[in-house]
Amino acid sequence: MAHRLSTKERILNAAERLFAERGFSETSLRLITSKAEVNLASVNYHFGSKKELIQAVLARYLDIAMPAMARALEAQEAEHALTLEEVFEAIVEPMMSVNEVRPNGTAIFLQLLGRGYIENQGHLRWFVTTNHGAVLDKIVQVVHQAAPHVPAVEVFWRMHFSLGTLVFTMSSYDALVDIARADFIESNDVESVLRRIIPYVAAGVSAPLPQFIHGSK
Amino acid sequence: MAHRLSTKERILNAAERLFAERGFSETSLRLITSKAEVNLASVNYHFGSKKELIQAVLARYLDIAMPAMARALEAQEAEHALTLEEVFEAIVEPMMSVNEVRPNGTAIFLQLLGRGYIENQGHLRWFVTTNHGAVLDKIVQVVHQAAPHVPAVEVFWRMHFSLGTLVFTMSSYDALVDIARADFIESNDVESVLRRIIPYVAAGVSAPLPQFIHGSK
DNA sequence: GCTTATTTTAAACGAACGTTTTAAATAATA
DNA sequence: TATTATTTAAAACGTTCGTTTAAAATAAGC
Repeated sequence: MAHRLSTKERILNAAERLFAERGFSETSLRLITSKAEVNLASVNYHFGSKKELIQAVLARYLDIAMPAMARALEAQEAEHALTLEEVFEAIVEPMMSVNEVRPNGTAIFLQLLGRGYIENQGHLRWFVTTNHGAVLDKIVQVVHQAAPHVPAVEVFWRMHFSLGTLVFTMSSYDALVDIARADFIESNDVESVLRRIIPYVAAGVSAPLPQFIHGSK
Repeated sequence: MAHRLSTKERILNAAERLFAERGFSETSLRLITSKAEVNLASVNYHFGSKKELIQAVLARYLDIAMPAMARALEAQEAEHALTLEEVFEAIVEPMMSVNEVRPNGTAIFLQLLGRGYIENQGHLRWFVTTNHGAVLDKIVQVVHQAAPHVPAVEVFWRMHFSLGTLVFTMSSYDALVDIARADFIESNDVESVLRRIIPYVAAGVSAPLPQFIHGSK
């Protein structure tokens, strides 16, 4: 007979889906444990607290996606100088690879990331940057190399603009494809949306500087 | 002696600040009423429910900003054909004007908008689109005119990308200026950030199309 | 197989939440 | 000023939440 997943895994699987859909504080442990078909107290037994469960859910994705990104960037970097599009392609590819290890993984991962950044000020931000700050710095550095005419200050801002595009789009992904479907728009799967974002953010990052930047030092 | 604001206004003023900072569901009525120095029950007396208070807070901004945007777009449109930058300038200007009627109004407004879009799926989205859908359509239409080489489908997506950039940036505005200040970045006021966004989204909206678009009809 | 460690279960805890109720205070009206 | 309507006030309501407890069930080790 088929092996039933461990309680820990059942909780993580149910939690990540609900967290991505409804947000962290809108998702109760009772809802998670009922969907996972495990006892309520098992969350605190296996993870300690809800906050630690949230971090465990996110860590499961970060530990896959971030090293994959680092490898992809280094592989590209070794061969030749990168264009901005290539840099963002190298970022999207490992994100899509998460889709293979877990059904709908890419969308869930990005939605979780967005929720974490907007909802719970600080605590998750700290968790991400302290555990994967090196990769994040690497990304900024490679982007800066691919767009050398853009000052570092402006790269900083524009990378956050791009992150906003990414996580907001994925956070409202379900609503967007509903509207898009009503307007007979095709190819609305996650990968297509991500590939739509690439030229947008690439053009944005390398855009001409606003005038008021020239005036200041 | 100075006139004390009405209970209704005191609630709205306290609520909008806390909602923008902490999100809707993370802000209790008890916290709002204690900051506003009014009785807890007065929220339900004056607004009916927390949900209706949220809508009232948002409506106070939407009723100012959205008509102002419509007027600004029409005024520009009457004179000459618009470039994308001019379109976005015409959108930013009325947003900044909110800053004069209420201290820090622009940041609060955009943060509320972002919270509303991401946090509470649907219910606020419906509130915005049914009350100000005409202006939103107008914006998309004018943007499409200013970037006629971009298919309507792509304009749809890219306007949502731009909205994501806008609201995500303002939602994490406080955290961003903290990081930016640590890196000796100047001119981090709300208007400067908005003016940084304009060339970014303008370039993004008019970016060359991704290859896979050409293959489909 | 017996003992120990680990995991699951049911029940309850205390705190915080939005909301309602009822009475007191204030304002408006005549 | 007397009466009515409006607003404020304090207290409690019923729910839901994350968490804890203590016993039952299962697994592991010898």
